[in-house]
Amino acid sequence: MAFYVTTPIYYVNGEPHLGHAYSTIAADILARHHRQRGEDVFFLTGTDEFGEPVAQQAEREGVTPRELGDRLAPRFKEMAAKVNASNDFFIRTTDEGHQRRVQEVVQRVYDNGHVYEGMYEGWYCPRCADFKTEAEIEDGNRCPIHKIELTREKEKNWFFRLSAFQEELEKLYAERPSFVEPGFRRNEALAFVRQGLQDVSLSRRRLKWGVPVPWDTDQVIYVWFDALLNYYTALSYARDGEDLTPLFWPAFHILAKDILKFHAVYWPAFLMAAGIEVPKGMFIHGFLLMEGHKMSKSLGNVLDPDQVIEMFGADALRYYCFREVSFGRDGQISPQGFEARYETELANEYGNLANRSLSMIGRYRDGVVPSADPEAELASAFEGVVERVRGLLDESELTHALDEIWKLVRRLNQYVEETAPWKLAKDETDSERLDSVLYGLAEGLRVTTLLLHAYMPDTTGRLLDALAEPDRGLPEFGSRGGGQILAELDPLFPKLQKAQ
RNA sequence: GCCGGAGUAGCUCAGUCGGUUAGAGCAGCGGAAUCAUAAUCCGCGUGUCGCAGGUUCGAGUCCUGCCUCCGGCACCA
Repeated sequence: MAFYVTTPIYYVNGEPHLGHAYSTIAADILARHHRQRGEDVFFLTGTDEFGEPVAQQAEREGVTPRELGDRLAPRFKEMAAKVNASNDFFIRTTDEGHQRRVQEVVQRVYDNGHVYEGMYEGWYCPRCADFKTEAEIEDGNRCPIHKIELTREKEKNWFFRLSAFQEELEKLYAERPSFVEPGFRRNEALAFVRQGLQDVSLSRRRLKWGVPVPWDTDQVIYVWFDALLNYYTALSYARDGEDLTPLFWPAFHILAKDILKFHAVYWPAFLMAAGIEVPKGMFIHGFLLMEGHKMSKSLGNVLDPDQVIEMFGADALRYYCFREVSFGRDGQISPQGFEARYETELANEYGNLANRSLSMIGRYRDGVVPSADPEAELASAFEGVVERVRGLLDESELTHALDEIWKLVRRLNQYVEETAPWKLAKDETDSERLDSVLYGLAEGLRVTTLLLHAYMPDTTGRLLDALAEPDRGLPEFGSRGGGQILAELDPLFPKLQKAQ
């Protein structure tokens, strides 16, 4: 089995923020989970560097677009590393390998007769060197950036015959209901297609910052087509001298709702036109909202992932994002909420569960997990849980899967109270029961922790080491006997000093 | 305007094919315990299930109308 998951490629007209990290973490959790299943996984992220907005941002900063990309791409690369993303490659659309492959695919679409020359007419800003949409034009027919008056211009463009794919797209949605998830996003895409599709321009003549159209080098490919193709092109050159496409294509995409249309409509149509298999599917997530607003620089409500990671660690951030907000929907986040979940759930419930379990095995059994059978009462709480989590993650239900796992954490704390090992330890006749209880705790903790491993790779790794569990695959409750010698473990989620 | 979704406990939400006293987490109040990062566990809810009708033996769950909010509606990263 192979699993290929992608994040959107991030646009280099600004610094990375939590919104980018969110998509990356989501894809990473899926990638790690599929590796736990023993599958061949390829996980891609990267940067989108062509197009008008980058050219403009570069102009504002007095640098070339290339220089802007060279400065910002490493920032996004660092961000991926900081959130502990296990991506197998980092693509930049300025890569030679990408550009070459884009030209090949676009040429194929052209050869297949899905491209024609047309006239694009619209409001043009000479400073931007591009056309403006009706929505962006400011009062007085002015450019929103340069504030100068726009002129009505025409330009010869190459157009992609998107309209020809309406029927095929409808068929795709009908035959593969999970192609776009969650379902309400699929409905949006479907409604959009049913209204009728208009051809879209595939190239820009006046803009120079892009991949040249192979049969007409006076023009560059419209940034969206070059950008989407990253998912396909990366496989062809990510490994020197090896084409991974046959192994990993088609991809599964993670993206936010603002780019649904491009991914759910343009993208599969374009692939069909090129004669390439459409993606396996895609999951569209919502926005993380701070104080009710989308995070944006202009609103000044950006939650800086660097800061959060420095204080709480990457795992805590990874956990919080998918615990607090139901994945797929918009949701509120806040520093207060973050601290509350860190303290009550990570430190008190989970961290302390690990601590007390290890401590009791240390105290009552010299740090060796007893060889015993778990009590049925505890075992039943774990019945079928791995399958449920797998099933939920197959549907990218990151939050629901985490809910399911967290019930185990709570069940284990309950179990400790119910069985009160400290009482059992006082009476020699309860020795056998105590073995059973302590074994159950160690085993339950192991299973729970392996399930959490995709979400919080670092801390769970530390705990698994302490549990003397070398394996990182998906577990089964009761599959491991006792006898392991436990190691010392520092608190997984130390409480912060209360700030004054 | 058109299409779609949502309106359930103070807050965030779950309620599958209509069926027993409508649930969870958080917050709040009370209690137990001491293995543990003073961490945990137990108990406590008089909710017009947006409003008004209707179908049904029976509706949060289906139908109609209305109110409120949100999203999508073509080239916007």
